[in-house]
Amino acid sequence: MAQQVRVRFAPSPTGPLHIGGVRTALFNYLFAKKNKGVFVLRIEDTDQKRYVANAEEYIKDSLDWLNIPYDEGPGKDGGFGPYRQSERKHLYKQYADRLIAEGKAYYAFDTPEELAAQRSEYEAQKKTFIYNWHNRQQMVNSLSLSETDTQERIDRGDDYVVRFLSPQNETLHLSDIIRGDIKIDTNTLDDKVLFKSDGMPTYHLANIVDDHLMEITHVIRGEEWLPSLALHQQLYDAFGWEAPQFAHLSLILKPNGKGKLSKRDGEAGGFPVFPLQWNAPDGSIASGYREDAYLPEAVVNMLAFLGWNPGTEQELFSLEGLVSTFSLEKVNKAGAKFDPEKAKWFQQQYFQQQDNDVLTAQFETLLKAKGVETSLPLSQIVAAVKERATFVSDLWEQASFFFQAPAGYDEKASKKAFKEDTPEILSQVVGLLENASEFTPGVLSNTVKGWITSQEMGFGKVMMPLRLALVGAMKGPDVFEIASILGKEESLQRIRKAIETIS
RNA sequence: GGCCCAUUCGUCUAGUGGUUAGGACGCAAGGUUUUCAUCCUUGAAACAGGAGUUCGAUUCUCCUAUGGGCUACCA
Repeated sequence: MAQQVRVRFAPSPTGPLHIGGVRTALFNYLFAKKNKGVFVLRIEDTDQKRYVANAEEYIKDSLDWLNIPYDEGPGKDGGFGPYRQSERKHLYKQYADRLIAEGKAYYAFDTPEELAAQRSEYEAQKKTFIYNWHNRQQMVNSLSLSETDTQERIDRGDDYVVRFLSPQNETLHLSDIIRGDIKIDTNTLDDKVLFKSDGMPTYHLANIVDDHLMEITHVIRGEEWLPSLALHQQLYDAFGWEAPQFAHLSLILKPNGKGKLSKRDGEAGGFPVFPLQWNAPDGSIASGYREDAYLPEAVVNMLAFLGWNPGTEQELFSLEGLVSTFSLEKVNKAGAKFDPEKAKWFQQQYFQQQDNDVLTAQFETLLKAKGVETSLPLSQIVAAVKERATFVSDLWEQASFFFQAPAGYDEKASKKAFKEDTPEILSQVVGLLENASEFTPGVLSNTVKGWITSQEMGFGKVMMPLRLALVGAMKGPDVFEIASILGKEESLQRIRKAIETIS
């Protein structure tokens, strides 16, 4: 029996989760569920300087809205908690100490200022500053200092960090589910800081310790972590722990231009890059898919297809469908440019699948917000207009004429539709409608069309003015359906108004 | 600069040592709708370049180019 699959999504609460992060969470979720495993949410808040108050709540709300719930996480202990690194603070130091005791890490006393100075000095000479075998003896650390000197500095309370002692002249063989084998020359590696002078671990240490303690079997994370894989693998080896399997997801790129997708791209392109609206502490507001009225299913489907596909021609998948079809092997290696148009297409597909009753209720809310009072049959209106809409808000644009009689007539269309004999024709139509046996689309259509045929008149001479009279423009559902919904009284009134206007 | 990763229509992608290189978005044309949208049909549109391996490379290898990521006591 194989070990149970456990994956984690480990964001740091430094701001709103953007759709790249959401996709990472989604892929973790899909992989976990596909393998009947556990999806863990871990909050990586080791950097106190960058902590943002509402960010954790935002992350939870986002996952909640998208319907990708975590099995374990803050507030949902599965026996591996706590799930915030700040609450696990006490755990990490012993592991750093262990590495030092075993000679696999060392104390370093260089101040940030000294390091910065060295860096800029190297840079001025167009050389690369790396803190490792080639210069660690020239730096201030427990390797270059005597044992007593080191102890003295620690005893008197000097700030220090713990650095990993990266080996010289070794070739590391790393493996990634998506990318295959990667070889790294350890001579190019830094002696990374594992433990900071503020008493907190860095991401690298906390990450490895927590993944081990939480028995994570697969680490699915963004490509930005690929360069750290060498360090992480070495850390597992140093502790004598079995490393999880890794899968690094390519990044989501700007729709056009260079670089990864950012908040600015959304603002410039008029599309959200966040699942939920984000009200930043500085008062600025970034739009979200939820507030822009996207359906969560559409967002999930769209995100899943950014860098992954099932290898078939099917594109529409429910969450359950994604779970059963998903595999990491089918994840693409290359970064994917985000396409807001395709996102809209997914939304349209799911919008059309929405239940009419649900849409009617939302439409009613929308009307109330606009202060529209009406006795018209809303569900009929929604049904008539739905296929022209992608968002609930489109419903209003498509159906507003039901509630507001045309104040004028589209100029271009009226030039084409309104002729000298139009008032006379419309008057005849009024007569027909008044005497119609029933005010239903079928009856009205038969009545009027039959009359047109009997008069040997062009259809356009009647239908176009009639539509303009009722709608005000050349758009919308079938004219007789509109008339039927509007009712006899209102329909006749609108036609008479048109006769009056053009006479 | 150094290290790492990537490269099929404009975009997301399928695909194989021999294919008319397939689909989707978007775009264009036609049809349906006597309107518009939907819908249907059709079309234009791609293997980054150069070597090599091979009877044959889009597919395998190398180089170049381009793009991306990392290069913090951030994650």
